[in-house]
Parts: sequence; C-alpha cells; structure tokens
Amino acid sequence: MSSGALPGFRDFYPDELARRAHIFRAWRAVARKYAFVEYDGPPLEPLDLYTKKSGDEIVGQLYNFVDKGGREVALRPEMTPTFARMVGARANALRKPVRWFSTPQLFRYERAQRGRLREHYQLNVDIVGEQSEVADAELLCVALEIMQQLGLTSADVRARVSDRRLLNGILLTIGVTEAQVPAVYAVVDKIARQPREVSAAKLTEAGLASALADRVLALASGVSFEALRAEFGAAPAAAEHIARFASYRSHLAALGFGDWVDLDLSIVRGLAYYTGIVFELFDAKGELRAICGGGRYDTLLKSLGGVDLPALGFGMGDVVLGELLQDRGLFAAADEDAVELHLVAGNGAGAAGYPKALALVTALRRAGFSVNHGMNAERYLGQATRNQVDSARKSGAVAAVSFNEKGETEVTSLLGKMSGAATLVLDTTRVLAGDDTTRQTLRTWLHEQRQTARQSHG
RNA sequence: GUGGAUGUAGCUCAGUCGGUUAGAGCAUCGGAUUGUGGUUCCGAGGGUCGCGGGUUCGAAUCCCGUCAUCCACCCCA
Repeated sequence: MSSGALPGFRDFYPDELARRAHIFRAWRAVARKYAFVEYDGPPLEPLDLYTKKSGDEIVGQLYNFVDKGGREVALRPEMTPTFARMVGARANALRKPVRWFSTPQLFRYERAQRGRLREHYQLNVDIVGEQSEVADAELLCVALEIMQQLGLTSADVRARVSDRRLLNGILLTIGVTEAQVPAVYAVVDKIARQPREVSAAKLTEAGLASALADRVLALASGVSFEALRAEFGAAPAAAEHIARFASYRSHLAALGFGDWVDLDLSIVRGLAYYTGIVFELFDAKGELRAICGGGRYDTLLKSLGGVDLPALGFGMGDVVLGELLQDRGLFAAADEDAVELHLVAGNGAGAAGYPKALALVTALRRAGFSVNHGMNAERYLGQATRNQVDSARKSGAVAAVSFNEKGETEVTSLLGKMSGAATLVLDTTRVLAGDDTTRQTLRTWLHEQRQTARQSHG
C-alpha cells in the first residue's frame, strides 16, 4: 500500500478532490461574504522566518533544506509569518482594518495520525488594525458561518472561547503570582487530556497551595460566564476583562451566533503568541481534534515585522473538517461538479448518423452545457441503448441526450427512478442553431431535475 | 522520537492444522432481438498475499527484520 504518495501526503482522486473543492467553496464564499479579500504567498520561505519566531527546536518539525544557491529554506508550516511580512511591508499603505484570507497548503514533518497529516490546506482569516472586541466577534462568526454553510449546526459544532487577559486577571485575583502564571497555563491547556490528580500535582509543584490548585482546576473545568461575573466582576484585576468579555458575547449574539459559543477558560491555544480572546471549534461529540483555532495576537506583528498593529485571526484545516462532514454525511449532496448531459443512442441514432450526434454535442457545449460522450462511433451505433444509458448514469450525468425516431432531440433525466423518468423533447434544428429560447428551456429543465432529485433524496 | 495494534484485488473482507492453480461481495469492462433503461442474467479483466530474509519437501499461514497505516504519548495546525 506504500507505492503511492509519501507518508502523510494525499493523492486527491476525483471523489476526494470534489470533497476538497466543496470545502474550499464554502471557505471562499463565506470569507467574501464577510468582505475579506484573498491573498497568497510563496510555499517555500527562508528558514529563519520560522526560527525567528519559534526558536530552533521547531526545525525538527519543518520540511527544510539548503537550496542550490546555498539558502536555508523551508516549506511553510503556517501562514502567519508570511502574512505578517506582507502586511508589515505595506502597513502604512493598507487601509485599516485589513481583512485578508488565504487557503495555503501547509507542511509539517511529523508523524501522521487521524486528523493530522504532513500536509494540509488551511483557511487563514486575519484582521489587522482593530483593537475592538467587535472584531473578535466578527472573526469567530466567519468560522461559524462556514460551519453553517457546510450544513453543520450549533448541535454539531461548539465554539469554546476564552480570554487570556481574563484568565490572567482571575488567577491573580485568587492568589496566583505572576511568576506562576506560565506554569498554570501549561496545566490548564492540558486539563481535559490528563487526569485531574496529575494536573493538581503539577500545580502544587509550581508552588500553588493545594486549595488554590483545586480552585484553579474548578475554574478551568467549566464555569458559566454568569458565575464568573458574579464572583470577579468587581475584582480590580479582572473587572475590565469581565466587562470586555460581556461585550464580546453580546456582539456575537447580535451577529447571530450567540448560541454556538461556550466559555471555556482552559482554551489557551498552546502557549503561543496569543494575547487576548482565543477560541477553538470542536465537534459537539468530542470525537475529533479541534476543527479550527484562533484568537488575538496584538504583539506578534511588532515582534516579527516591526509594525505595531493589533491583529487577530484563525486557521481552519481541511482534514478534521472533512472527517466531520464525512461522518455526518454532509458530502452526499455535494454534486456541484456533475456533468449535465451525456450522449446516448436513441431510436433515431442510426438515421441521424454519428457526425450529427457530434454536432449536437458541440452545439450543446457552445450553449454552455457540460456534455460527455463515449468517443467511439461503433459503440454508439452498435451498443444496446440500455448499456449506454447505464454508462451515462454511472458517469454521474444529470440527463441523457439522444435522437428519437422522429429525429428530435430527447433529453431524459438520469436522476431517480428510470421507469417513467422525466423527458424533454427539443427541436433538433433549433438546438444545432444555438437557439436562445431552447437553451433556456433546457437550462430550466435540468435545474428542475436536480431540485426534484435533491428533495426526494433528503 | 516512544509504546501498542494491524497489513490478502480499486473497496470491504474470507482463506481451516503449513498442503494442488489464493476466493467472495461491491466496483470496473463486455454481452443478453437496433435498443425506453437504476432490476435481472451471462462473461471478462484485475494479486510480488506490504517488502526483505529465515524455517520447511512445501509459507498468505510459523520466526526475524523492515516499511506503511491506525491508536495512545510528545507536539501542535
């Protein structure tokens, strides 16, 4: 089974590419609907673009090599450094806030597992130059509307949100020292993935009294925002952040996605560069890895490129998302790419002859329809029609097109039951002449067939 | 990088105690009155049994190694 692609890399056969395209369509449609514009950068970058930010240990997870000019280079493992460079280079000329998105293929040298390969496509959506939490709400809504666009509901997918500043304020209020905060973050980040005793032990190891450790674990294991507000709403270190988070929640509700979102203080997003509100999207059953993750990184641009602008963004990979859609059966209706018409021999095929059949194919194509045919004159004239129809069906065509005994052009739906299938008869002369009314008739009829099939399907 | 499980046709899987030419379903291709049809029937193609070595008269089967996949770590996207 190893004669194909490299480990962790995928061949996209047409079925699989159709699924990928389905996801990409949703990404682009929603991003554009939210007024984001698309950009891209090089898939190969200087190695130090990544080591500058994350240190040399990251090299173990990069596809890196020395090119023929002696340059240390790497396949991009993430888009943010490229994005930061591009924005940084033109920061003064760009209208703020910047709203950009991209769908790069990213690479990381790691052991492949379910939901995690060495290569994937990741939608990146970023906003630069707006510090208001309205931008945070807008950003999360892009991710959630994509879920909705793909047929998922708030019962399938949950957004877990937190705010590092809020968590920080609460920790300080209950007695954690500044010096202990990083260790607490590390424990909190893993709270769902390791036994409570282990988490508690690590906290006491970091210097927290056991009562305080219990308090931290309780807060990070799920408290409602209302409870937090009641307890910390007036605490000096937390009040500002509680108020901001309340505002964030109300903006989410106003934008129509309030019921997708849960507060979860254990979301800290690795220990990376996030500075404010952070979020992750999960399938509600908890079977898969995170679908999407992102948040605010107000200091990153400055540390990378020198421009001091607030920023926020998220990444959403195609792998876990594809698994979720597959599990929920949401790829089934994705027939956007189906060929519309397939030539088959009818009762009038012999009389009309093969050249006229090809002329019909060409006329239909010029009229804007996608048309397939068998590309074999002997088989067209000699093979039983039932076999030709069967082939047309299996090729995925919406309808078969043929000449009937009167020489008219007959179009037969291939969707649904074949006995009593819907049929449309067209004037062959008009079809060949590219008649506009005839084209509209066929266009409308094909649309109706797909609608009917879709309804009887679901 | 560490530990565990699994590798037989494009897919899902049988294959007995080690015994003749490795099978089935689905899928693919051809055919069943010059044809109104998802059905049915007939037929065909398709295999380095992951790969390499070992034991044996004989290996898909037993042993060792290796590669790949999956799962759990590690780490993150």
